[in-house]
Parts: sequence; structure tokens; C-alpha cells
Amino acid sequence: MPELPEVETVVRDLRAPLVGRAIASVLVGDKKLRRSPGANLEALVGRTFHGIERRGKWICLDLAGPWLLVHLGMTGQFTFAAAQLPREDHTHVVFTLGPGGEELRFRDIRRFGSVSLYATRADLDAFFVKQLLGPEPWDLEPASWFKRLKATSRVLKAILLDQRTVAGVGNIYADESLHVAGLHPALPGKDVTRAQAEKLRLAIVEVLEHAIELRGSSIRNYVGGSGLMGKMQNEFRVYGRTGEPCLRCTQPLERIVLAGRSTHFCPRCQRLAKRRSTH
DNA sequence: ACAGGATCCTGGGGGC
DNA sequence: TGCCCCCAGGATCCTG
Repeated sequence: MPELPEVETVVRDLRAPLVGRAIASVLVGDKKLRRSPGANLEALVGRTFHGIERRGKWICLDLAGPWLLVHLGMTGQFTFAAAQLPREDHTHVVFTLGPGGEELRFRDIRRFGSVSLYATRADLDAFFVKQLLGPEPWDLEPASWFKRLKATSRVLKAILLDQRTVAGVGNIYADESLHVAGLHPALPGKDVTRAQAEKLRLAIVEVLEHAIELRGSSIRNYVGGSGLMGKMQNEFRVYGRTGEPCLRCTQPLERIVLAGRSTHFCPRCQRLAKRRSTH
């Protein structure tokens, strides 16, 4: 679920309440999360949160020494809550914070998310290197981005979903960015022009920055770190709007499946082949 | 190298 | 009410 803007919102929400707070106790549920490589979270009691950062869709928590790494998967929620607020179903990890007793809670209905522990910052960085995690969208260098697109016959939608090319884009913002750029999601990377590549790069940045301003998109399960919903879902140009008119040209939007994911686009504004004159 | 499918999970919604 | 099927902001693994 959560893509870069949602994860960024969670991180921003959690920073103020969390930084400087010590872990008084840790509760871990029985159910397995997707990747928790022997994370002995109980060993974190007594540690203090020194900082919280985002990298792609990953949440990195600095515990002055060890780092906690959290991925929200499709339905993960990472929230700061008063202790008396009832814990919802599917809450898998709870950090109680001293001295107030508030809680940092990890909830994840489908359990595609993960909570793992790294002994040092270097170990965390090594993990990202091993993942070949791509740059943040705003760090994309135009020339290397273009080169990267030209190097593959994969379709743009698949390239955008691949975290190795650019980190943080998921199904919603891939579709939204392609619409802003006026590019067909099934256009092979090798076929883009330099101008199109640049248009797409700028569209990604624009779409994600706007989504961050709106605290991300709350459809189904997403909430920010404070439990507040996002507003970006009200401004989707194509995502989930199959059959509805394109906001730019009124043509009914279409839905296809690419890279195994539902893909929304305007058949008129986002043409595959070059537009041919009709007379 | 890539597409496509299955897999990990739970729940909501629609059709009957 | 229940059942069955499809769908879902992610990512990985396997096959062809």
C-alpha cells in the first residue's frame, strides 16, 4: 500500500513524538511477519530513539547503535498512540515509551510488512546495497535516468515499480506520473526519447511532492503515524478511475494489467505509437 | 533478460 | 445470511 508519500508522512508524524524517547518495554506478537531476520526486538529495551528517516518505502529508526528497519508492505500501519487507546486487531509489535507510557505500534493486517533489526548503520546500508535500491526520485540524475530507460525493453510501468531504478514509486504514483507525463504505461523503456524521459522524471517528482503535501493517499488501510488520513486520493487523475473521464481530455479512462498490476491510463493522452494524422 | 504466474496474508465488495 | 470470486499503495521466487 504505502508508497513514498505515505511512508514519508508516517516518518514526519513520528519524528517529534518519538525522538528522545526511551523504550520501556517491547511486545511482539506470535504471528510471523514477512521478513524479520531473527529480530530480537526485546533486546531494545532501554534504548532511545535518536532519529527516524525514510529511504524509498523503508522506515529507518536510529537507536544510537542499532537500527530498526520497517516496511509497511500493503497494509502496514506504524503509529504513535496513547497507551489507553485500545490496540486494534493485527497489532504485531508494540514499543512502550518511558516515562509517559505512550506506544509505538506496528499493525499489519496482511502481514506483508516487516520489522527487522540491524546492529549498525553500516549493516543497514549494506542491506540497501544488496537490494540494489535505486535513488530517491529527486536524486535521479537526468542523464543516467535516460540511459537506464534506454537500456531495457521493459515497459515503463514495470520500470517504475522496480525499486532498483528509482526508489519509492508504487502502483498508484506510477500511474499518476505516467499520466502527467503523457506517456503510455506499456511504452518500452528503450523507445523513450530524451525529452520524454525528462518529462517522466519531472512528473514523478511533481506527483510525489504533491502527494506528500496532502499526507499521501488513504484508501483502504493507510493512515499516517498520527492516525490522520491522507487527502491525495481525492486528486487521483487516473488511479481507480476506470471508465471515468480523463480530467484533461474527457476520454474514458482504461484499465489494463501490466507487470501483474492494475494499470490506469487515458488512451488519448497517453498513446503508445506516435499520433498519426487521420485524414 | 523478461514476462507471467504463484505466493505470502486478510478483508471488503459484488453477484447470486 | 452465506458462498464464491475478484480485488487490493508490495515484493520475491520460479518457470518458460
